[in-house]
Amino acid sequence: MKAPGKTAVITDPLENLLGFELRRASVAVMAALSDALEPLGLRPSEASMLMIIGSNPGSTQSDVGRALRVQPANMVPIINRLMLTGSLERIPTEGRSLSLFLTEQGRALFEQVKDIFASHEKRYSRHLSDEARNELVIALRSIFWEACQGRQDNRPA
Amino acid sequence: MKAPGKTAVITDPLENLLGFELRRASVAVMAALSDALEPLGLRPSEASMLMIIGSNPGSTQSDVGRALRVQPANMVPIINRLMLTGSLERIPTEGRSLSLFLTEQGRALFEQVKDIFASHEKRYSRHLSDEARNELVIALRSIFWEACQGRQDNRPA
DNA sequence: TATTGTTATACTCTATAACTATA
DNA sequence: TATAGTTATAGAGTATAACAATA
Repeated sequence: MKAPGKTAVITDPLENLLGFELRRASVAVMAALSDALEPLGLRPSEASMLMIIGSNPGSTQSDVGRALRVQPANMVPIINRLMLTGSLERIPTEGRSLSLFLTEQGRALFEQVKDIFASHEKRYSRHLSDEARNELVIALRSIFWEACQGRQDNRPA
Repeated sequence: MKAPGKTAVITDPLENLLGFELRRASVAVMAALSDALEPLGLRPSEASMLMIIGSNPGSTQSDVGRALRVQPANMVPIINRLMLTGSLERIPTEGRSLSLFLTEQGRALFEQVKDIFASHEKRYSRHLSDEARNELVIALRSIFWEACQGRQDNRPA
């Protein structure tokens, strides 16, 4: 039997690859965010909706979807859940468009979500200078853009 | 009706948040990688396995899982698919451990995957100086570490 | 008993195609 | 016809719990 604790250390050709480090960090951050939102009964996607709608009352479902790059079909169950929990109301406007507004309960959640997002931001910026943080965001955007080139979907707005 | 092309530009409180930019970049990069691997009939997770096993012939399934932070239960279908396509062989060693080796076909795939990974890396580094790229990797690791603090799973090795 | 692998299952996010409703 | 929204469905990744096999 292998000696306990003697787990083989193996060469990792992925370590140091931007794509891998990016994904690993992203998954960990989303998991942590998910934990933080759990007491509110919200998933990250729902919390993001609240952020957008709270900051842009009356925007339509498709506006919000575009902002978050969530496809129309995938907006439906997210919006539905926010409706069911009484955080959101939809008001038909022009065409088939639905304007979205937070209810009073939704606004209360929104305030809590804002705090959680802010504290997460602070947490991940902890080891970064303002300048480093800024460069990081710029680098992430350029990578996003680069990755979208030559693809149909997920294109920058 | 809303004028065509006049999609509302809305305030995006998530823009500039590390977590959001991180996730957005990660999703786009994975989608692009997925496209690039499609001609080989591989998914990103399978390609990553090939990378690890190709670089570490004979490592066990749990070694590989640890390296990629893939849970044991989730290794099974990935390894199975690589076995079915004849890219991989498993040889029992000690205990229940299975040592993994690439077949000749697996090694051929491995070479192609290496090229694809390298060209992606090059692509995403295109707008970054060596120094900026280095700082980016360091920042991503520190974010990963930070996000893992206070969580049971996904912990750094 | 500890480690390794397996099965089954569920949840989240993403994607597509086909449909309805409104102008 | 173009836009907005919906339904249904599929796929990929991740997580857990419970189990079997080996030392």
